[in-house]
Amino acid sequence: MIKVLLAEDQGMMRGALALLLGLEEDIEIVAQVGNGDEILPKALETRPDIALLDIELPGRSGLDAAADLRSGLPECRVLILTTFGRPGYLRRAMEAGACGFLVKDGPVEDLAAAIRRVLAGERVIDPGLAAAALGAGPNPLTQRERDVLAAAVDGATVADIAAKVHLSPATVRNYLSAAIGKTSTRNRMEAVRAARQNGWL
Amino acid sequence: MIKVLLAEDQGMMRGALALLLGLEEDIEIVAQVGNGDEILPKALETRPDIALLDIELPGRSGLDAAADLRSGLPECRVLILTTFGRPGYLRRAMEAGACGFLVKDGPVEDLAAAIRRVLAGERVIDPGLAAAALGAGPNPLTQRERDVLAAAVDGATVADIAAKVHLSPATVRNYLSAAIGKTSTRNRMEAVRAARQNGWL
DNA sequence: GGAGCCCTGGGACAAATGTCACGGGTCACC
DNA sequence: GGTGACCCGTGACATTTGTCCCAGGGCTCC
Repeated sequence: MIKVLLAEDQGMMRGALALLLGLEEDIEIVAQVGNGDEILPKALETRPDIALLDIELPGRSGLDAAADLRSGLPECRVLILTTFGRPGYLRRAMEAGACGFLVKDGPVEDLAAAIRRVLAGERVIDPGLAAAALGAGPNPLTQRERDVLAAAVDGATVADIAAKVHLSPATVRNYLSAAIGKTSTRNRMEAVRAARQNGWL
Repeated sequence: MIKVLLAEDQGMMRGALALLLGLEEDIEIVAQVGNGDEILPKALETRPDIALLDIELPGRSGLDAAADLRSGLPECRVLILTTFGRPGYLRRAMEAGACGFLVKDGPVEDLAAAIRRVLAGERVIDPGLAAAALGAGPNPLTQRERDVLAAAVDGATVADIAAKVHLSPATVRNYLSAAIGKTSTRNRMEAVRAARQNGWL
């Protein structure tokens, strides 16, 4: 019997997947959580064989949680299940020790199959994505550039960003300019868009 | 037997919901589509009693499709099922003739129940959302202001927008300024954010 | 001890952006 | 016929934004 932990924020998706996997005779859902912070505690409590994690969760992200599990419960495999097939997500998932990476676009039948293959020791990766991940180079952005860019979402002004990151406005503009250059875009919004697209956050 | 058409772009979600609803003994999925443009043709072909529509679909949006069904297949009820509980979405769904509005956050059990209640002639609306919809006033934006704002997503420059909407750059800036004023925001990005939040698009 | 990178700031400048006041046009409504 | 919406455009203006210089301090690696 394969014990599964399921982390997914959309209630309907979570419920549907749980019911679905429950129908498989060799799979048992031992825990369901809708928040990233609950993943590690629940896993320690229920000792699943595999954790099925969404990336974009309230609280701790699925990628962070994957790293937590790696150190806190190493025998538990991690399978990332996400809406967005961004190359950088895949890269970061692998670095965090995930054994598989599926996008939610695919057919449901893939899911149970992927779980069994991961448990068998295989690595399961969406094939189209693997190619894209190899195409996109490594993250060219510096730590501070990422911070500033992340603070620039939804139209914050330079002053807003400076306050949020505790930097001088002049410095913020320098970082923004650098990020815009490195992403080869024309303004901050395009830069955040490009950075998110590649999973550079 | 209740005949259901299911429109949802995420393959996994679509498959899971279909399987789930198929387990109910009084429900039958007669069509599944992942694209808004296929909704009306498929509905005319399979004559469902109720259409379960996501809003954000490739091609025609679920709200547009709801209006199509209203005129093309009036006996088919429409139940909107969406990720985003934006007040304006609810308003527009009702104007398009939808009989129900559910958010994907809720438990799966609600879904089959909602389908039956809609078929019984009831209107099913997420209760929290109904209050929010009454709170947010009607759309203050003019047609052109909406166009310009919609073209301003993801960091397009004024020249870009002008080209996309076939207007003079100066005029675009005027509309942008008006939209910013009406949304009481500070720049275009905050304006599009606010407008989308309220479903003013 | 360099060389190189990142972090942090500043100043100066061109370009883009947001605001305002002002034209003229159509159309509906009273 | 007048009033008031919305449409489309211009010109002028202050502010913000993006770019390019510069400089110092920290850090690692050779």
